[in-house]
Amino acid sequence: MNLKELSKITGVSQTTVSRALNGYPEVSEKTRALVNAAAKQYNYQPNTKAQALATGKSKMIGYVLPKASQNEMPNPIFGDFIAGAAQTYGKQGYDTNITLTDSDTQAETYRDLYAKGSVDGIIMQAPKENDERISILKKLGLPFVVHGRSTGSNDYHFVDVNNTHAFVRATNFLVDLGHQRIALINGNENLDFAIRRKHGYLQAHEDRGLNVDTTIMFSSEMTEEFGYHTMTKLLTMKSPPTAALLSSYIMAIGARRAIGEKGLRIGKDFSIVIHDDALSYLPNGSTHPIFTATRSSVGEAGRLCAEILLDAIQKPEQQPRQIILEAELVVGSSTGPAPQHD
Amino acid sequence: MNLKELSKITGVSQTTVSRALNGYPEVSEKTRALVNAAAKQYNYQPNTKAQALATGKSKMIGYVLPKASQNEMPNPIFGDFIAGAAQTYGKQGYDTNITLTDSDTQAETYRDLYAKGSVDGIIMQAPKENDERISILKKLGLPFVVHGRSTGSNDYHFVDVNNTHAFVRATNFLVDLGHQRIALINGNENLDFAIRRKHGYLQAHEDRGLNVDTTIMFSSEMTEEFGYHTMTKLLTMKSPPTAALLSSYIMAIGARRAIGEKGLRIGKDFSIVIHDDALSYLPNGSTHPIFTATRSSVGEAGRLCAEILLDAIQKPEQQPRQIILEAELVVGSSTGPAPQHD
DNA sequence: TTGAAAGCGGTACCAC
DNA sequence: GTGGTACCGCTTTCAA
Repeated sequence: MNLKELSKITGVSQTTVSRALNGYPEVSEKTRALVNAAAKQYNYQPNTKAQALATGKSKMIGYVLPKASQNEMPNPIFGDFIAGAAQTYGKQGYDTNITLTDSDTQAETYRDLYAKGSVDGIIMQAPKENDERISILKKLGLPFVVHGRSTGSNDYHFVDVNNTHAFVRATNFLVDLGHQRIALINGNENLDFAIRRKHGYLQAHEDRGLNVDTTIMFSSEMTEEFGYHTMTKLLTMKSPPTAALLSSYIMAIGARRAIGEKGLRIGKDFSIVIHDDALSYLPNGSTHPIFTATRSSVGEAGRLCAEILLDAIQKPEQQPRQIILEAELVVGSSTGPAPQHD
Repeated sequence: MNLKELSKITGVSQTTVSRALNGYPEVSEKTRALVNAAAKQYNYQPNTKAQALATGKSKMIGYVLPKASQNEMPNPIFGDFIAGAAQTYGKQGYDTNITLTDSDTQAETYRDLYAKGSVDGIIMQAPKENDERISILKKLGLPFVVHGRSTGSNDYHFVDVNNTHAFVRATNFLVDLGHQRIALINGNENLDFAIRRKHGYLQAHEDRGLNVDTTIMFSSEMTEEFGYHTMTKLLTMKSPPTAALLSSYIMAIGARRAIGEKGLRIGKDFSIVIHDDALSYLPNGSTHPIFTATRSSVGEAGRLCAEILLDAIQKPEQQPRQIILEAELVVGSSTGPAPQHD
């Protein structure tokens, strides 16, 4: 069913049908009723391509994912994020377009996306330090919002979690319990969020007058395997740490396993604090009983990004909107006072 | 940059430019070279909307996700699956369109997607038993491939894992080790795969002449929490099982925690076998050291679905292609002989 | 081998 | 209020 057919059926012109359906005020009530009825009866849906071509807006939001997304972004993040953005998009009739690309072709992909007119705006994820994608998008004039931040430039929309502060707080939390040697098991430090987390960890050490020991700081892909091996390594050191900060839930699983294998009890002999933005696999709102986590919702970030992006698309040339969410600290039983030695 | 401009620049007609770019044979080599050079110079990319409108093909594959996707499909699955489908789509110039919808509006969403001409084909996920979406898609004549199967109808393309057989094997594996009471911790049994897994579990019991005890069979959302509570419940029974089959990795994490809290050693006092299709967060190809898992790759399924779908789009009216992948059995250390009693 | 022109299905301007 | 028509950018038929 298309406009022409509908026009034939209703006996009014295509123009009027279009106007009636799009809510233009100058259409008489009688005509509008007639047209609406017919549209409903024949389940008329405007062809998106034609609409896009005529209006110049595609009503699509683009996400560019690296094919090796495993390395660049933990999958659960993506699902949560998209789900959060959903309601905002849906309300305004936007859809999501996902393009997969090789990590080293991202720049081209953005250019092509723009040239092909496939999307009205872009959500950029997993920024690195000084991420080149930002300058490319700015140059293209394609509206975009970054989930996260990229140290280096400043004038763009973003929604981020306060990673630095979260790790300052988490570190202090452990220091307050008497821990002096706190390990850091971090994500890959070419990603901006990991850099900030490390900064927070370091800053808290400085604030509290604690020495930093780089031999108990690790960073890599956030896998269970890495968590396991790192924790094993830590616990076999001559003077092992008494606590650890972990940058992801999945790594913490491995770490917990390693701790258990060494015969240590979590929260008694060894304390851990976990930060993870995507905890959707845990029941909503429940406090996970065995660990302390600084929690925040990626879903919330998704919603905010979507809102800002649609805004930016509709009225460009705005001041950059920059939102920094504070992580939520959920206290469970995986932390305890530092064990007494000597 | 568009065709008209390019035509002006090169001095040949729009038609010829189009033909040259699309590889039509009747274009002279000289003209083609000229056009190609100009296209490259100005980074010409055909406008997808216009192309879609003119050809009637959108070059888009649709995925419809329920907004509450948390409940319907574990997020990691989706990421892995998409990543797998990527290379196939990419090669043929297809993009991915994601529409989010309320679970109870899926039918409408398919209709609208069709009416709006947004997609050329659809990948359907997480089928239930007798899933109504299948008949809707068939009625619409929109090409589709199901990831999974839906007992009830038979004439459609699908790619599935042999869930039944995987659970037969997993059960036998434990029985061979001497286990007689094996718990089943399954996903929600309105989903087709969970039904099949249960069937496999039951069938193996029958084959081996073992009694089935429905009080050690559980099914629900596949969360860590559910795994934890269920395992806790199991271990406090008067005559607890000595082993369990777990339908997802994330549930197993909770179960492992419960086992640990009871002071039992995994693989010694209690054995577990895990089945999970999406294990991308574990290092590629490595054997997870603490459990036995029947592994299979969702990525592979994604690739296959994509291939079949593109095929179906290009030459409709084919025999349904139905692929059933065998799960891979990876043996780790979380299983051991049944402990001796009496 | 090339070009003119008619559509694809809408939107929006202009005239009535 | 309503209708005619040009146009969005591309493909495709037909004629030259």
